[in-house]
Amino acid sequence: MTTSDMRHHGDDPATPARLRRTPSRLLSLAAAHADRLVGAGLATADARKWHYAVLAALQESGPASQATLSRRTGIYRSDLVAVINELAERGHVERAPDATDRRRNVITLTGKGRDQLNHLDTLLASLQDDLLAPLDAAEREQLADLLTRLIAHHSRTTDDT
Amino acid sequence: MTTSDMRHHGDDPATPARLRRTPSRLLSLAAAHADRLVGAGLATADARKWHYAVLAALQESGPASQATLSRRTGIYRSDLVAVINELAERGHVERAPDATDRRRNVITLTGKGRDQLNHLDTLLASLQDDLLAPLDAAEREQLADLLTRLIAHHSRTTDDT
DNA sequence: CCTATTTCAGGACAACTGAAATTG
DNA sequence: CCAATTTCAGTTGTCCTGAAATAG
Repeated sequence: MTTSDMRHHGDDPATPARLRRTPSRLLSLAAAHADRLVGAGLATADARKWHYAVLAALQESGPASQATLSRRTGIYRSDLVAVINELAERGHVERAPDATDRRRNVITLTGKGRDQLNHLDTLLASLQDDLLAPLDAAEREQLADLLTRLIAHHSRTTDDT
Repeated sequence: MTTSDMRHHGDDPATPARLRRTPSRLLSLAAAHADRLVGAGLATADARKWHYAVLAALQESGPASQATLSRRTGIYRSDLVAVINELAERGHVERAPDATDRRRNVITLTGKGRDQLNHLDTLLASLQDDLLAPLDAAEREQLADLLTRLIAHHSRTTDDT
């Protein structure tokens, strides 16, 4: 690797002090790091994070329409179509028209999907552990708490209901 | 706004418990929130975050080549071209060939660029304050510290030097 | 001959918008 | 007639690759 190749991670020593301390930038860098780590890990199981979100939603709340899954997982209605396609191809979910409301598809978790979810659960737990390796248990709690409060505050101040 | 419109922020009440507690997901949500907030704020000053990064780098370390700026800010060499174009259009930087190494452009901060940087400094400070509104001073320190350690650990484990 | 710099062309992917078709 | 659902087409921004042109 030559010195002209882009360094994908970490700061150059001469990164401006203003940038190094900016919380929004720290969040972006940490999130990008986490996304790469989790994305690469899930890829070894032929999955993406949205697959996990949909499988978990189906297991916890039962069969649901795509619109409901979109609200529960945060996946955009447009993008959810492709996610369900991928899960259906792999036999992890089934897509069937809803008899009572024919605008809807009912998405159902299959046995194979439940197996995959179990596998992803253990895989994801170990990936989170890798991610949080530099923090002890109390610090992990702290971080989750602080992030949750940032997000919750935001939901409160932008809630349109 | 109708109930079928995508909710851009915050969780649906029925979000799977597994997702709600996943640290990598909390990081993504918090970072996305921060990006939107900062992006919208900077847009009111006709700027993007990369503009700020370049202006800050130039002010802190003086005129530099594009390759150097790329390393210092984390902007990809390809994408930096467009950023410098935009800053040059606005008169915030000047691009001149380097007499001593004619492969290089020397990018220099103009007086107008310095004014813009000062403006962005105060704007960004208030945006960070909005972002961190739910946290007190000690908690803001905590968060910055925890995130910095996550990032630092990652740089250490992926360092290719 | 090899390396560095700038630039362009573009791919992969996520977040997001708008609208059409169908149904309630 | 209005609202909800699924789907498609397409935009934007970010990260990232490859390669050409120029120069050290």
